[in-house]
Amino acid sequence: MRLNREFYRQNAVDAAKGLVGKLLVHKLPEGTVSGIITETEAYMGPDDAAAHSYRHKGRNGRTAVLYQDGGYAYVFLIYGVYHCFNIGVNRPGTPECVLIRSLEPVSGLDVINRRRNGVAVERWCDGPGKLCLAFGIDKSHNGADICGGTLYVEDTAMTGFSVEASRRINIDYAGQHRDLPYRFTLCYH
DNA sequence: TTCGGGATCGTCT
DNA sequence: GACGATCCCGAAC
Repeated sequence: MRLNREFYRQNAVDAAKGLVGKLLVHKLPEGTVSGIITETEAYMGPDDAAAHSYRHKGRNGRTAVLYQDGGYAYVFLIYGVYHCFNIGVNRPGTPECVLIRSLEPVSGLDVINRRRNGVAVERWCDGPGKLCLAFGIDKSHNGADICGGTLYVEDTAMTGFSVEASRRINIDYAGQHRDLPYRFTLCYH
């Protein structure tokens, strides 16, 4: 069952927690790929110094898409090389988002393998840049509706895991917000 | 108009 | 463990 708009109308911390263990699906021309979300990070908007939308920075530029309703993709280029895939959450005017940091591939493994070009299986999607390569996500998906179309998240019947919170990665610039427990990882029992 | 730096990854030592 | 690739946005001049 596909997660609907209402799911994405919650704050980024709750959404980030809730997305762990769910299934990310992308229907590509070559075939459908999917994977269990195993790691996320919450970016809490204007008050969060780690967030791109801190103090409403980029409101009319890069982060404009985050001001829409929840459930739209925010994709940006990092270090001029890789892409990072986020899902905008919360209601219109509240620019929060969830960064998808890693996945465990489930289907479309042949497609992913081709895209990842010889990399070991366990390295296919174990980072935000890597999963974008594996799933064919790039800037053209910025603003894409996650509630319809070809890129979306499905609920799963998965049980037997817990969600662990820890500090976010590579945001040392964020001062006092650097150590907030806004990173969520899946742990099998 | 320029300038600085980044929510990364793969390769090299 | 360290570094280079390489582009876009935002801030400052």
